[in-house]
Amino acid sequence: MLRNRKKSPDPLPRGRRRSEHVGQAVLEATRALITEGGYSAATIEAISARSGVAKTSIYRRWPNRATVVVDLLMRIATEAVPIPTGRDPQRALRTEMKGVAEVSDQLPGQLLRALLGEAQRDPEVATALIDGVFHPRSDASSRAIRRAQEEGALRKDIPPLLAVDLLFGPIFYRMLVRHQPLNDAYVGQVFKYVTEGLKARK
Amino acid sequence: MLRNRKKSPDPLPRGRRRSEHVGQAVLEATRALITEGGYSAATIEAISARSGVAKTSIYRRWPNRATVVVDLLMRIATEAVPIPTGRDPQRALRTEMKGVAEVSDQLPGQLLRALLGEAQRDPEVATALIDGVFHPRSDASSRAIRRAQEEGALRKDIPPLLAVDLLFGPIFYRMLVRHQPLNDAYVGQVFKYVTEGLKARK
Amino acid sequence: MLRNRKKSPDPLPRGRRRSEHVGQAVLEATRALITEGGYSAATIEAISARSGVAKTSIYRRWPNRATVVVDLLMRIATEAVPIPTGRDPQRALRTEMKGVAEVSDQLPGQLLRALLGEAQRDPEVATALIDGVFHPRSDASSRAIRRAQEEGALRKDIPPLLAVDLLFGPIFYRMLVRHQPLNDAYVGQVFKYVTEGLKARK
Amino acid sequence: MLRNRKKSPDPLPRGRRRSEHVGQAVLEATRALITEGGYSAATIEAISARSGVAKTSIYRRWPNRATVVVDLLMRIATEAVPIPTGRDPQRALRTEMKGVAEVSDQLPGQLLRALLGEAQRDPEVATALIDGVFHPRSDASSRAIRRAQEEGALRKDIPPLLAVDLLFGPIFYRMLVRHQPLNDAYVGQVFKYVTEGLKARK
DNA sequence: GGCTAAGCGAGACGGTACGTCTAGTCTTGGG
DNA sequence: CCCAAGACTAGACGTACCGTCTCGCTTAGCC
Repeated sequence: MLRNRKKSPDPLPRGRRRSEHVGQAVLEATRALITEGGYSAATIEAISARSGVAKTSIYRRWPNRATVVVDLLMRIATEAVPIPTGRDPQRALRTEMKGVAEVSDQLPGQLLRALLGEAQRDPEVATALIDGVFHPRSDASSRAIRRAQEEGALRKDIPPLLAVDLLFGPIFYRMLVRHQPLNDAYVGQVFKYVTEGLKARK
Repeated sequence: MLRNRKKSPDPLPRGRRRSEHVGQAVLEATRALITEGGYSAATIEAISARSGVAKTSIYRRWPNRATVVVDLLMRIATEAVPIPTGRDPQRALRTEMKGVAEVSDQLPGQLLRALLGEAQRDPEVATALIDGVFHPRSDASSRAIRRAQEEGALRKDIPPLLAVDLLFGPIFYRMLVRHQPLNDAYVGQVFKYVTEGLKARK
Repeated sequence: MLRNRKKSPDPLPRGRRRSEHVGQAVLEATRALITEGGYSAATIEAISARSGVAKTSIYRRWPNRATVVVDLLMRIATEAVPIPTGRDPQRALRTEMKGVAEVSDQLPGQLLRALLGEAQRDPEVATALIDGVFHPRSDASSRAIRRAQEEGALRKDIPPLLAVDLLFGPIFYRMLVRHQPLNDAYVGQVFKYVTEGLKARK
Repeated sequence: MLRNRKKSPDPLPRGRRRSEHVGQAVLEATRALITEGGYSAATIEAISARSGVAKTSIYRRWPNRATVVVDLLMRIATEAVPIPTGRDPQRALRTEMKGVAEVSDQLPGQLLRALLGEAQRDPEVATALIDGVFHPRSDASSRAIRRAQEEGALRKDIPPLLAVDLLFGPIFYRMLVRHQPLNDAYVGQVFKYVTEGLKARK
């Protein structure tokens, strides 16, 4: 029978199983430490002490502290700002933009800023960050824009990914570079002026 | 009488004068180290070794290594991308945008990314970065936009600083977050679509 | 009742039998590792990797790595320097002394030196070493001396074990402390002067 | 003037002077730790914690912990068992032998045993141990024997260094290998029988 | 033939210490 | 007072082994 064919891609797990507890305890400790003392407080040493998990065990799963934080960010990002899935694409875009703005001065924003610095030194962190956090989200936004184009709401001659840059770029710019607060009003303005254009109408 | 009293607000300079050489040697060594090995290679220890300037002397002038790099960035930024001063405000804006894009994968872009991470931990770095690098430039851009509004080229109901965000945000987003290359074509598209707007015309 | 017959002190072996292979593979791997990289190369981890025997299985048989090495030493010692069993006691003593000297810069000597350090920290190692290696040999030597005394070749007022110290002490001193080469000539001199005495004859 | 010529092999010390305190504190902490918990308790980490001296500072002076302990041994050895300097060479030898025996189960003996194991792995430790501790002492003993030979007390056909082996070998053998207590009586017997010889007189 | 031990390979885990690195401060001597 | 040199405290880094612990599987005697 075709259906019977065992593919078994993972050869079969040998040895002791990894304890769920370790992963959870480490991420939770990391979260707490960063909340209290910022990214620089989340040293592997401190995470180990706080979580009760041995340093060795941490290094068995993550190659360095940056990846621990990327891992954490991945989880809390989807949790704090779920990717919108409504039918109305324009609404979905604004929801996503507002979500990003809202968490910009909370833990996710904090992690993001710190990791972007790390990403510059360590390309693996950059890749992890892009693949784990940004890709999924901008993919979704990109699809929303395509739908809006098909519905006739947005012009069709612009590549969706570029449109994503135009909508989200200003928000991240304010957050990462200017270090200025973001609120719904700002997001609303960005949305309005990007869609309407800056040019004066005669 | 006796002491040849100087009125000058700096009380009166005693002892050996500061050598000009020190400042230059430090910044040059920093530049070289970052070019070769990235931001993380520019440790104070390495800068000291390379420049022949004692650590003590470095710390006498800069409080920590981030500020050395900010100092360096300030200098090379204005050098690499002079603030445009033409009469045509729209041309000035595009020139500035292109300039930023051009250096994004060179030393200034590298420094910027690294410093933004540092800025998150250390508010002084953030302030130095904003005041020393971003403020002057976005001020100039802001003035250009105001002039374009007065000339009737851009709509008048948008705050100039917000317009700066819309134009430069996407560029920095691509550079800092996406880590994707920037070129003139991209900049041209951003300018075009931001001024024309994303909405479909009927 | 048959069942009641409790002759055997070892209750009765249940479960899977211990594989001979394990013991051999471990000792052989240990021997190879020490030959290549000295005592410190023979970590349990390395022995396990090299022999293909799981760490668990090693610890099931030996309480720690020192005892593995003592075990190894015991085997190769009797193999490399068989305890002499001739009729002439003085010849037996000299043969034994020469044997010890010969292997002093080979594997047995190497193990011995390393284990003596270990023995100082861990009394169990000390006991194992003494009981497993030294006791059997010095017992034999002691008996040889007693026979020589009975034959009238050696003076009778000296305790045989002390005589063993006098004969073998210098050899081990050279080997363990001085780290100087040993050869037959040296051994011959020791034998000669210890038996004849250092005092000047008038 | 010839006398004025400055050779100055050490060019002249620049920078901050090494603090005497560091060396003392480290050695004292090492001594205390070994006294309390044996050689294995004297980890660099523990020494640092106990002495209040930073690990970095320790590693600046000693390449590893074994050399710290060798250094310590060198000092306490000469302190605990001063090299005898009397006129009577035979008395000097016996004093030295008794001294060695006396400290064999005290700190110096403990250090010695541990370091001999270390010396087998690390040739630098071996060299340090021989040059710093054994050479000076056996040199002195060797000279004493030569004087005894000149005085006609000991036979002249034996190389002094070999005689040293014969006298001290048994003592170290008992201490290092047998791990048996040493006392004056034992030392006396060794001296007596080595000088008189084992052979039966007719 | 099914039950119950024990042996075994694999590998996760909590620990301890290692030796290195960098930061930033302090001390010394000379200009 | 500046400067170069370098000792110093402090603390994280990532690595290497240790000895213990689960796993799933194999191998045997026993009822």
